[in-house]
Amino acid sequence: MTHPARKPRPEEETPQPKKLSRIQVRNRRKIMNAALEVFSSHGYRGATLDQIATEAGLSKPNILYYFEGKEAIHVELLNALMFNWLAPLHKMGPGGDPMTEVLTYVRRKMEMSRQYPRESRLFANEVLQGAPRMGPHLETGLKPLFDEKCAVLADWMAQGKLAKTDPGQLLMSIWAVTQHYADFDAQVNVLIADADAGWKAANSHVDLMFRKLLTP
Amino acid sequence: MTHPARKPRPEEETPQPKKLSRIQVRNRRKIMNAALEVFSSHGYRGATLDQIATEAGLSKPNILYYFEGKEAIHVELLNALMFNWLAPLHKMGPGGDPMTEVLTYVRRKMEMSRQYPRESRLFANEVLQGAPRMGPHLETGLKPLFDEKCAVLADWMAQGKLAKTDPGQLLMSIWAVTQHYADFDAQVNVLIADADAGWKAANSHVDLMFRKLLTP
DNA sequence: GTCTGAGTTTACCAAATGGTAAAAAAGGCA
DNA sequence: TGCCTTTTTTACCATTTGGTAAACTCAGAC
Repeated sequence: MTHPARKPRPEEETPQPKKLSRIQVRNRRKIMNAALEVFSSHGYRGATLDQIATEAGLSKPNILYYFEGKEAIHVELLNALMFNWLAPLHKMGPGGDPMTEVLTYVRRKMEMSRQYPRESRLFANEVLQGAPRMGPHLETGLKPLFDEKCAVLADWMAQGKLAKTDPGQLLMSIWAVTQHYADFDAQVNVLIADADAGWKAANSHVDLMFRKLLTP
Repeated sequence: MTHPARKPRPEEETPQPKKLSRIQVRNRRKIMNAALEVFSSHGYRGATLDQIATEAGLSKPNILYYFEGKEAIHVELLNALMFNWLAPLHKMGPGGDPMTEVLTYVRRKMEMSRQYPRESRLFANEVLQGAPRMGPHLETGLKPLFDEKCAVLADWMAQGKLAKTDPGQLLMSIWAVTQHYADFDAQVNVLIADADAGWKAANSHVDLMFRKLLTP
């Protein structure tokens, strides 16, 4: 069989039974993990299958037994991480105090930047270069969520619960500031001597910044 | 002669007479321009000498007549652009109203993002991947300037001219927000329908954000 | 046990890519 | 014009890299 990897993949349009063997689950996870490491630190073109294979502890042809090719790995990685990456934004919504909701979102984004900097850099790399393998995701995944949350924010502002400002710009500035700490880590580390103290300062700073901006 | 490019380059430690012929000036400029275009949109490893050569309207060996290699082009590009990129920060200093000084800096950074998005993405690409070819520049170029301006900001805050906040965090958040519009252009364009209106909104938003943050 | 298919490895290949040698062409100047 | 230097092109090369073929190994069902 030339490409047996076709068969065991259930999550396509045809609802094939999900017969992922233990070995497949384990190795696919290993590959995803290695790919995240390599793609996030070198970008798509800078990453090589050999690097991913070494990082995963597998051979290159073995990698290609599980995935159709380099691009397929990258795309699947983006797909798999997109949901988790947007989870904090999903959680922000009516049902709580507006200011608390927004500041909680900001804090969660900061935690994501600290705990999952590779994910942040993966997306940053991709978007920086024009999002060539993520175009559809931006349109169908991010855009609707963005619009929905803009509406929520606009509503809060109309009710006088938050100071009036452009909701879209607000969201983008939250992303910019919070993800900066992960994406520009190399620069931050040069400028801020004590990483731990710097992180605490960063948290206070972004909290203060958005609190002041949104206090009516 | 194997590498005649050694001779006509004056800006090394030895202060050789700068005998750059018209042709050299013109072609080196063409190459720098092309390299900026290609490196900024594909990253270092994603860029190829062939792409740069095509973009510059020269042949690949001809490129290598003027520069020692791919890496030399990249490094020289970073060197050449660093100064201009930091110019707005140099201008921010005592001698004006503190709030105006900071907000002017913010506005200038926004203008840079709009007018020179390639420069922004070039640096972003480099830093994202750990600044492997820019380490010294961060230490010797950026760090001192950063510390100097932090001191200026701290002084203004101590005088009560600006609200107290961490000066370093302030500077980094200014960079994050302003450069975001250039670096994440592909994403911004998906989320914001009208680019022109979006740009105006962005300018108002960042002005308001930092004004509120810094108002004592 | 043994037989079948899933999983892995060895040995490759073709294209892309950074770089070089050397000849040819183009300037520039007496 | 003739002569020397600078610039450009043509024809290569070695390495890297994504990917494949086919042999081989191993796990589990019977």
